[in-house]
Amino acid sequence: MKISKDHFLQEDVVSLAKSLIGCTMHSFIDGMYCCGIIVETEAYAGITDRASHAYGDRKTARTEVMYRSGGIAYVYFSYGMHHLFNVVTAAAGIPHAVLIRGLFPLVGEDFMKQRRGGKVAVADLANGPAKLTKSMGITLKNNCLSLDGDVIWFENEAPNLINKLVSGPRIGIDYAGEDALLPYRFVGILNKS
DNA sequence: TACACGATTTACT
DNA sequence: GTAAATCGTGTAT
Repeated sequence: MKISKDHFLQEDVVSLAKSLIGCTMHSFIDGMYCCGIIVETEAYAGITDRASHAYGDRKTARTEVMYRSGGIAYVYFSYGMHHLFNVVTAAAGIPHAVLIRGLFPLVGEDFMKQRRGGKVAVADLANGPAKLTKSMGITLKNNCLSLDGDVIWFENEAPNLINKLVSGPRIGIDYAGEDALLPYRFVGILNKS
């Protein structure tokens, strides 16, 4: 079952980030279909979260997407070479988002390997936010993309591979002060690896 | 119009 | 363990 847009409209972005662990993410880009089980996410809680791009109600050309109604993609370009993929959540006007940090490939490993360029272990194909976008073929072109279409989408009838779910502080946001300590990061431990 | 920097990864030392 | 790669965006001229 494809996850509908309604699911992304809830305001509790933290529990939403948690609920995505164990779901599957799918992409059909450039004729290549790939799919993997989501094992790592982070919540970004809008204008009150110093780690969020929308902190302090900073509405700019880039963050405008985050203010839209949930269920669309927010793709962000960072470090001059990486793309990061987020799901915009909550109702219009509330700039919450969930960063998809990692997934375990289930279908299309060969395509993903091809995009990553050469010899990469399956488990390492998408175990990081920038690796994920690269292996799935996601770029800035997919910014604002609706996630209930046939390019990028999520499903909740995923194989039951998650053994354990743990939470902790987010990664790479030391500049966020106190907010850097919030347990907004969720990691699913796979049964087998 | 300039300039500094980042939700990171990879390749070296 | 440390550093280089590399450019769109935000904030300051």
